[in-house]
This record gives sequence, C-alpha cells and structure tokens, in this order.
Amino acid sequence: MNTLGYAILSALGRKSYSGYELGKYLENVWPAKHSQIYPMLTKMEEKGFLVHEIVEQVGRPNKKIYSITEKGTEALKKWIAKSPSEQIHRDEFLIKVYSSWLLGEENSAKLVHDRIAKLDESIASLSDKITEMEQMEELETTSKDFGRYLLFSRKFRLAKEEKDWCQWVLGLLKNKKVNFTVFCLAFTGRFNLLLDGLPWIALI
Amino acid sequence: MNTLGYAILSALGRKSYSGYELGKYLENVWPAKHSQIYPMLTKMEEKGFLVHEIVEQVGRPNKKIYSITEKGTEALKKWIAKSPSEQIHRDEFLIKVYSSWLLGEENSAKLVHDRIAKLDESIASLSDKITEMEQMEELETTSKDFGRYLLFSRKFRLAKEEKDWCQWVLGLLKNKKVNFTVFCLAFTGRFNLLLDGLPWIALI
DNA sequence: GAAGACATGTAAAATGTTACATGATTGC
DNA sequence: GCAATCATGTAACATTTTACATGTCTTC
Repeated sequence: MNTLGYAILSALGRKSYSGYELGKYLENVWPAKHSQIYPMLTKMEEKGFLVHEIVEQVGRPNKKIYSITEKGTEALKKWIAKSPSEQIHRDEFLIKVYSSWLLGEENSAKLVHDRIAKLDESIASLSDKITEMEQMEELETTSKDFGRYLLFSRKFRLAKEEKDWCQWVLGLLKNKKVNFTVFCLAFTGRFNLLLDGLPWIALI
Repeated sequence: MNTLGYAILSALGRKSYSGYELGKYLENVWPAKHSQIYPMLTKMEEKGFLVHEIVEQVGRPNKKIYSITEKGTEALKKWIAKSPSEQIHRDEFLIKVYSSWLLGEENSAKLVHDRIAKLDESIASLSDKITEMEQMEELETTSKDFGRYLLFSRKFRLAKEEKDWCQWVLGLLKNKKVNFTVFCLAFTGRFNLLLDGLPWIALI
C-alpha cells in the first residue's frame, strides 16, 4: 500500500468517515482527488484494513461510512514506526518569485500581495479551528484529537511565517537594495544557533 | 508545457546549465529526477525554447549546456503573468505526528527529535549559502540573483519556523496537557492580527 | 435558473519514480 | 576496493489529475 492508503488509515484511526469526507480531511496532509480515494477504499477493504456500512439519507445520496479494522490499525502502527520519507513541496509561486527580475517591481509586488491575501484567508480559518479546539475541556497528548491539534497549529504557524516573509519581500522591493538585510538575516541565523537550547524566558 | 518546463526556463533565465546541474537547482522549487529532466530538455529544444552546446571535458563525460532562447523567455514571461496554482505539500512526517496517540509519548518524541536533526542540517547549509550571498557587492531587486536570494531566505526561515514548532511539540509531550498553550496560541493569533500593518520598530 | 455542496464511481491522460544501461574519477 | 560525484539517456511502473457519468438539495 502507498502513503495515500496510510493517510486514510490515520484519519479513520481517529474517526469513521465517508470517502467524500476523507477527501476534505486529506487536503491537510496528503491531497487526493475523489477519483483516487474511492478505488483506494475498495482496495483497502478487500485487504481487510477497513469495513463500511451504508448510511441511508433523505434528500441526498447515501453514504458509505468506513471504519478501520484491527488489521488496519496494526498495519498503520507498523508503518508509523518506519522513518518518514522526505517531504515534497512544489510551489509555482516560488518559481515566479525567482523570476521576479523579469517581471518588474510593480508586478512582483502584485504577485506577493496576492499571496498575502490568500494567506490571510487561511490564517483566519485556521484561527477559527483553533478557537474551536480551545473549547475542549481536556486535550491530553494521548487523546485522539491531539495529533489534529498539532497539525492545525503547525499550519497556522507556517502560514503566519509565510506572511511575514512576504511582507519582508515587499519591503525589499520598495527599498531596492538588500545588503543590510542580508547581513541581519545571516546574523540572526548565527545568533539563534547560539541561543538554541536556552529557555527564551531567561532572556527577559 | 507543464510547470516542470517553466521551472527549467526560470533557472536558465538566470544562468545556463546542463541537465545534471538543473536537477540540483530544481530540488529547491520543483523536484524532478533526471529521467524526467532529460526528455523534457529535448522536447523543449524541439519547440525552440532552448538551445544547447556540447562542452567537452577531460576525465569526465561531456556535458550539454542549455541556454534559453528569445522564444523561451517570451513563453516564461507569459506564464509568470498568470496567477500561480495552489502549492502542494505532502509530508509523511505529519501523518505520523497525526497518529502520535497510537505511538506513545516516547516514540512520538523520537519522531520529532529526528525531524529536528534533519532541520538542523538544512538550517546549517542554508546559513552557508546566505553567507555566500552576503559577499555580493550589490544585490538589487532587478538583479538576476535577487530571486535566488529570496528563495533561500524563505527556505531558511521556513526551516527555522518548523524547528520552533517541533520544540514546542516536545514541550507539550513533556507536560502532557495543552490547554494553556492553546489559549496562548489563539491569543497571539488575534494579537498579531491587530499589529498587522504597524511597523514593528515602533514597539521598541 | 445557476452555482455549489453532497455523494460515488470509472477511464484516460499526464506526471513522477524506480530500475536498467554505461563508464571515468575522486576521496575514504 | 567501495561509495559518491559527474554525466546522459530509456523503459517500466506507480501515482496523480482531468474528464466523463449521474442526480438531489440548498443558497444567491
């Protein structure tokens, strides 16, 4: 089985879902279209990793709700123990930024502004999800929801970091020179390496 | 032509490369194996976007150095003007973190520690690359090297943010509860939204 | 009345990875 | 002597995307 299969198992380990619902969850960890998900679910059920029950609905199509089996959980556990493969990150935006010298400063700035707008949207929606999780009475590290919480807070932090970088780029585009900033970046890089391991609170 | 093709054009826009060298550059924006790159270069040359010249070498195989043509530059310019597609991010590590409740706290911590070790490696090598760029006398926004600089500083910042998140996760795993942290995260989320647009320097 | 969410599936095309092929040089 | 780097290419396989199919309900 491939990573998509294990991503599905990891989702069903926490909660039973239909293929349609899985599609939305998977966006966060391993994007896949429904045309890939449905055949995969069939294959996984044949192997005994999953079972489904049909939930009849009024006014909309019936669903197949999939649940993980003992065999599925065992397979997932074994897979988790192996060290993960390298992450894949593909971003057309970065290729376009790389070619910004062809684009001119105004158009480059527009490219970055558009990205900021998209990031603001996802920051807002992630903020809402985290607020929801705030409502939970007890969220311990052994809870099935703990991984979900880690995931969303990571997405949130990453989006904010990306936005900060975008704003830094806009600043460079305005000032047209970068020498001083290059210096600062390299400096903070080294500075942070020194600080590593020290509790930040001690610095205040 | 697909994104890989435009990624190649963007690289050759800055500097001429052999297929082998392109493979290494592409790792940063659009990872591709040589088995995908070589046929793509042939196809692109047939279309008139590229030309190559053979560089004979002693003691090692000859290279084909590819250069972008006028037609290639035009194609790249047109493509850059279109708004970029969504970024793709696939990471087995995150699926494993999501399933950390199955793993137990010790094994979860090991998973995160291993990630930190990998991040430290890339932080170190990116730091070196940025130091190299520091040497450059003039790095203006219209320079062909400007995009390259933006790219590496983004990679650097992202890796550092990822490491911070990892360390935060390790802290949670130790304390076993997250309620207070959830609160802080959501709070800083809102706080930062308030500060947006204000120059940070004004706060000192 | 059009668009989008809900819901599941198949087929074809594009994209990406692994394996097969070859071969010299350099550093451990 | 073994692994890694340099260097290019093809073939087979796996994965992913786009298009084809169908149909109801809800919101603008």
